[in-house]
Amino acid sequence: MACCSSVLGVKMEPCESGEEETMETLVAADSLLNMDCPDSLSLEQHYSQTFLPSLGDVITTPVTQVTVSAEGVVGPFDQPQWHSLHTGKPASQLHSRKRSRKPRHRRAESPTPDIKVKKDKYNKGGNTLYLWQFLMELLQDRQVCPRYIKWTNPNAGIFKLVNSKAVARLWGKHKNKPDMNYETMGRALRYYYQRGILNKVEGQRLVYQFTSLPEDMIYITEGDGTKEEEEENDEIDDNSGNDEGVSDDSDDSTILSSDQSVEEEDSLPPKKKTSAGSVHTPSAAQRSRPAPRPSAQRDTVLRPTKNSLIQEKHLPIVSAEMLRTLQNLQKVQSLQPGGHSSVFKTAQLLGSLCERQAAAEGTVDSRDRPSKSGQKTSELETPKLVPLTSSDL
DNA sequence: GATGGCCTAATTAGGACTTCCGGTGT
DNA sequence: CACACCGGAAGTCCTAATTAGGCCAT
Repeated sequence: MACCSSVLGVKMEPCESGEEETMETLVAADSLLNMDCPDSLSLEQHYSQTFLPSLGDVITTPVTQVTVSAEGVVGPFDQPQWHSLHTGKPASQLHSRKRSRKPRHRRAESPTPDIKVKKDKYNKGGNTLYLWQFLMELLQDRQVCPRYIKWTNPNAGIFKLVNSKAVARLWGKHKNKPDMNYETMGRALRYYYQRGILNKVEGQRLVYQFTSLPEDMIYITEGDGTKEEEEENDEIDDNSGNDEGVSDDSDDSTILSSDQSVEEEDSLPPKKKTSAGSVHTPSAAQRSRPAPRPSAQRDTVLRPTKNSLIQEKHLPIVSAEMLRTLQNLQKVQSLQPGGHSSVFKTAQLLGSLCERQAAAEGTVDSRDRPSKSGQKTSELETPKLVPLTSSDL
């Protein structure tokens, strides 16, 4: 795949939206399921690019850890964009050391789901993408959403593993665990119950619920294939819960066959469900929680409407992962740049990056560009460039 | 030679899974 | 019967935090 075709990554290279590009993308999409073929484009390759945004072309400064752990601002908590009721652990767990070491700072737990971008996460090939992040990425990728994973109630953070095996294999590819299956992945998901990252939606198989969501999540709903994500504010349609109860559990075995191409997968009848099929963010009025799950350990707290560091219009040019990184920056907005230079550097770099690109491409209005039947994600299809100035950060 | 600063490799602790298992429910 | 789902237990892997040691300048 062309290096610029990262699904969720920032597409910065000049990309003529011609047919070559389209074909490449389609081929890439077709290769999604051909995971057993080491020579062909694999999903892992795809997502290596997807989740490790190819910002290296432009951003050479490593994205240093956003978590500000010094003097009070410890860990990703109190982050406005994320709402987590994650409870801290007893202080007794904070240290158990031999010798006479100084008590080490408690290592920040998995961002729950507060994003903590680990140092050089994207630059050293680290595979430190958490499972929940992985799922969120999938949910923002039109190549797999809604085919393999989809929102059933985006407003409540409820999603369904339409093809649990495929998702598990994707995860296994990502983690370099060829034997990964849904059983194993499901165990990891179940651990998320305890940590308050996920809830299980009772009575519905393969349906889970994020207890919190990022501010500017890209929501791809069914039938979203041909629609660009744009004019979000005008498109906040009310399809919340429309998919609730959908049980098209298509555990197709094609994903397991190395010989079968994506053609079969693609030949699956497109699900025509109720949702209008658009990328959208739920309106504030929709952000009510469904009936609480009795066994849920904590309530889902859904995100507020505004105060977003990057608004959805920026999304096409900022990968979801980077987006969350930037969202995290908001937390340290009030901090002095001198004390957190890397954070501000990154922010400013991104800002200048966007500005430069916007200047270079002028007023690119990609919303008129026809999309290719949902094979490409919004980032690819809409390199809509909205200058992200440092003031935004 | 003593001291301090910087850098790097090694060590350690702990988080995030992964694997296995036995069991229940649909 | 297959599959989803559950949770305990033990293990692996990875990474951040910390330490130790070497080098250099003063």
